[in-house]
Amino acid sequence: MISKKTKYGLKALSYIARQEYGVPVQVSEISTKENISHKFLEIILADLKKKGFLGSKKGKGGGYYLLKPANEITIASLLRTLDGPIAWLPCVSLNYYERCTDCDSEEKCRLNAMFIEVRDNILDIVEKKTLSDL
Amino acid sequence: MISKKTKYGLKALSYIARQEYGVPVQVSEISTKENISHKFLEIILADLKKKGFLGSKKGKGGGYYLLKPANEITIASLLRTLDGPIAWLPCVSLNYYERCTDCDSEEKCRLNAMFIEVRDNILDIVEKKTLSDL
DNA sequence: AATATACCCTATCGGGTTAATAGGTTATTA
DNA sequence: TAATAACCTATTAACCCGATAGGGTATATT
Repeated sequence: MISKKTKYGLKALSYIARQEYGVPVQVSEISTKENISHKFLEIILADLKKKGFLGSKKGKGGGYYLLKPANEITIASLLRTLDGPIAWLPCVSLNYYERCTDCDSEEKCRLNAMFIEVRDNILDIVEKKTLSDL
Repeated sequence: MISKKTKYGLKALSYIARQEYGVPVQVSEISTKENISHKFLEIILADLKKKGFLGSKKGKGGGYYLLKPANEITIASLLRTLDGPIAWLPCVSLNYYERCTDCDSEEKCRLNAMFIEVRDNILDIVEKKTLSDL
């Protein structure tokens, strides 16, 4: 399961992507249209700004806007930044790798191979899809 | 990411599956060989018993044993019982379905279709694999 | 310059889950 | 009857999740 933060983040980005490119979209507009708590959405969008996906403009007529065209933003990159690792085990993660303390070797591990297969299948989808597919 | 409970559970079941069928395996043996906390493993195996995957025998020579041959136990069923939903969103889950409160309709939802695709790809793997594949 | 707008910042919150640990009880077998 | 090993209850620290609160700051319009 992905977190609500991730779900809201994707919905909000999709909403922004559907507006005219480069024109700031207000948090309040998104929160109303997509039924997301205003304050919670503020946190999420601020996070996406910090991570380099969004730019912002303060004051009247301000809001958040995409820093790259929607078709250049992969779902995989968004999942990683909003939800963390895509892989199901740390020892199988490409971007958040961590060794298992309980295994002697990853070659001998009974789970390793299977979870690599799962990971690759998921990545095959989410690396190819972009914001403009939503 | 799957929980440690799930990881330990799969490793333990795989261990049991590798022993002679029908002969009880002690928690202490599994916990030693697989580097899992004894007490934590007790909880996990008790749970798997309650859910119908394992049988148990008390006293000397006791332990846990599989109730079905390993090749009849799908990874999907184990993931669901240990980790909960496999799908990434409740509105896309086959076994733990829940409607989204923030969406008007699932047809119009920007995320729905994509997460169905992800789900189906994952299921395609874990429904086919069984304990004997580990 | 005043005012409204809208992002920005810090902080706090209850509630829940996770991953254990501790210690005793019961059933079984040799 | 003694050893074994599952079973049961409970408690724990740490962490995360989803959300709320209350202001501060920059910008644009009038």
